[in-house]
Amino acid sequence: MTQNATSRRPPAPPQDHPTLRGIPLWETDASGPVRLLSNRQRQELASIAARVHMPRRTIVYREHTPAESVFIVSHGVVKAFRDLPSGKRPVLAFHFAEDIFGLAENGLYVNTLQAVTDVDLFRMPLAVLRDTLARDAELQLQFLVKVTHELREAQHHTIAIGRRDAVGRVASLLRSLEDHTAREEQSGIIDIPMTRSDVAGYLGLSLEAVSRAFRRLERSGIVAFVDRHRARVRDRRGLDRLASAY
Amino acid sequence: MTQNATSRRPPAPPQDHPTLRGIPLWETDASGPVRLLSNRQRQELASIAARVHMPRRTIVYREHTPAESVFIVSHGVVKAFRDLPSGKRPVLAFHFAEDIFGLAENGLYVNTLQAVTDVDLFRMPLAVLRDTLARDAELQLQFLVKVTHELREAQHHTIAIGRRDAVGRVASLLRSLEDHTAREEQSGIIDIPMTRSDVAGYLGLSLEAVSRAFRRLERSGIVAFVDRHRARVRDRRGLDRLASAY
DNA sequence: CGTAGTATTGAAACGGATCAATATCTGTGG
DNA sequence: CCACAGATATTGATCCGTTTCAATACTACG
Repeated sequence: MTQNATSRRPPAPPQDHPTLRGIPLWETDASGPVRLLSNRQRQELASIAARVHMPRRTIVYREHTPAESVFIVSHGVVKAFRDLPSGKRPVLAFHFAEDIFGLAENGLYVNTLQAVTDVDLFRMPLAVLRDTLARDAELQLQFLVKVTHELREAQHHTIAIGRRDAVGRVASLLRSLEDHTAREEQSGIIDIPMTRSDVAGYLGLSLEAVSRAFRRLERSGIVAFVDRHRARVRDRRGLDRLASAY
Repeated sequence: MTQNATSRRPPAPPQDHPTLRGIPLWETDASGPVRLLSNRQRQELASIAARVHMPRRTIVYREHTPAESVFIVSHGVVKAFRDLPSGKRPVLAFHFAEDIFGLAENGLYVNTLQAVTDVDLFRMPLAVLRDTLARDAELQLQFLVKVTHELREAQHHTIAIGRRDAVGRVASLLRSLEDHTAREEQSGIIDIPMTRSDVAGYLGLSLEAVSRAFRRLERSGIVAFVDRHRARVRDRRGLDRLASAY
């Protein structure tokens, strides 16, 4: 079911060079995320990266297993989660195109990573990447910026789930999904590639609470659902009001 | 009040060189965080860092102001928070000795940083640090490891506040505070340098809920409070059980 | 076209938020 | 050194929204 949300879109020619997206620490003219890598740097990464394709639901790697590679998303969406003793399965992050993941701890992966849609990834051996970065400080600086960007996104996530109301949390997720959708096709339609259950895991809510929150957003005329994986924004102001870190 | 928790401890000679603590991506012999910087690297940082002392409650910088410096904590605790329109003030992180903060976005700070205790900081001008890192890839790699470590801590934080029960969240905070206390003095006593209100902001709870959670921990014999800022662990197994990401 | 995974909807109960009153602590000035 | 004032924390009572449990509907895919 997640399938169609992505596969019905024009095949989005997988780029043959890795890219990274982020917001530099220092001042730039752009206000949002920018392409971090120069062409030369992209080539340098391409020379140590293998392109891999995976169908949705594929486990990229499991937590606590030896970390052999670092990944960059070329196309599609993956989720990072953990399996807790209680059976809970909190989703720590969704990674989209131009995001990086696989930064380990003590040689072991920290989270389990799974493809949410069909994905194209760049896979770089950790040891080789480390050498490359140690040799090219400018390239490494781009990685530093990217990881810092991920840190800020994690903090944004923290704020979102710190909210009390389910509708607000869902609205804030829709807003950030909108940013990712917009980069590919310009429209008032938000692509929701993950399942309700994934959303629940990400927002720290029960599946039912997510379902009800979507329902309330629809009934109050904020959004209209084309299908379970696509929503049309009908009241941008209303959505922004709900989504804004209140 | 927070004051005594730190000031009654032996003056903890402020080191004259910055240090960083974190867990490398690759395999090491240690299982926990390690000292990341070599002596040479510490000297290199020291040469571009100014030592600054601030009494508790001092605002180090405010969100949305121009980011001139990056900081490393030498001694004491600072908190990172945001002021939301609702009046809520979520605490995104506490930074302890050997932690880094001040990584900006587009030349502007993202959070407001405030001293929780009296603190000693190393302050490094962003532009100079950037040049230094661009020149010394090995040093930069340490920063990359450190920021990655902060990212993982943010994820751990996310998991903690994703829990439903107040007692569990508080227990998990006590556990991580214990790690920080232990580094300085070996004892069964946990130093809680921040206020109940800070704890509430960090855990996404109300002040009252935090107070009640502490109370329940005390009544169930898990901990005993010396004063509001120090707790003695009386049932380590019980604490671990509650704190473990359930 | 059926089946398994996914999602919706309803009813009841739990736990934290909120409101309110009181207590305790911290730092200051007499 | 003590007393006071403002900040911080505790405790109680009620309310509200989410969780949980349960039943049913939907959708994707073989």
